[in-house]
Amino acid sequence: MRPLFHPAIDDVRPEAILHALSDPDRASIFAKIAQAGCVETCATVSAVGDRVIPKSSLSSHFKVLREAGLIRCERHGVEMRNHARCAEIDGRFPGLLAAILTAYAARSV
Amino acid sequence: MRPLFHPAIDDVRPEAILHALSDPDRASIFAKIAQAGCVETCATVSAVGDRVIPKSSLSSHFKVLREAGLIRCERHGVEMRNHARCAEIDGRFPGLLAAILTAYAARSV
DNA sequence: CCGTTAGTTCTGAAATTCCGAACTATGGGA
DNA sequence: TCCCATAGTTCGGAATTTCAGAACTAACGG
Repeated sequence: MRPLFHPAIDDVRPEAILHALSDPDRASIFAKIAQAGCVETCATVSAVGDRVIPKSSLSSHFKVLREAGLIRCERHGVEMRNHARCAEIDGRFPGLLAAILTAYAARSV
Repeated sequence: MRPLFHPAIDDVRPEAILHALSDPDRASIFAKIAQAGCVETCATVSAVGDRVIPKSSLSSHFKVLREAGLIRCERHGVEMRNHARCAEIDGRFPGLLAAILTAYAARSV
């Protein structure tokens, strides 16, 4: 399989990040990846609350996160390894990701 | 005219804020309001770059910002006065608005 | 070569966004 | 009072985006 497209950090646009994280499911997926540093298999994150996100939706969520520049995906054998690009993004948009993840964490209280 | 609906600060959800500001036009409108403290008339913000946002689009942008809890709108005579709810939101989601506005400001470089 | 697992693409239905046209609300004259 | 101008809202249809099931592909393990 051909390598997936990832935007260079300088091509990352804030509107893409906000749009990607404005969906609670995607925000939850990203939070898990950011927290774990590296998450293998999409199935690992497919449960959100008591719902299960369908595979096809999950695939497009990952695509949105990837194209927004939030994660980096590599295929390892049959599964996918996903890394959050937190350090890169924080260099370009300081405090943005932390503030967003904190806001979501504060929400459910 | 009946008073417009504004969510209580505790009902403000982060996904609504991110969604509202994930549109560059709306983000630009909000940035102007936040910077000015208070903006009268929608026409004041209707120019974004070299484009002019149509009135009906502008109206729905204001509605999205208002319902997300980002601004407070009051009618004064024939025109509208818009205030950014920065302090309230910063109390609930610390650093969020500042990080987003800074990110947009850094983008165009 | 076959089966299994992991993920992607296709496709059509549903929801959302966009913007022009028509409408409403408020205030200022004459 | 009636009419006009201004500021903004609502309606409606076209275009775009999102969602999720079904079919497909890619990689590995016998």
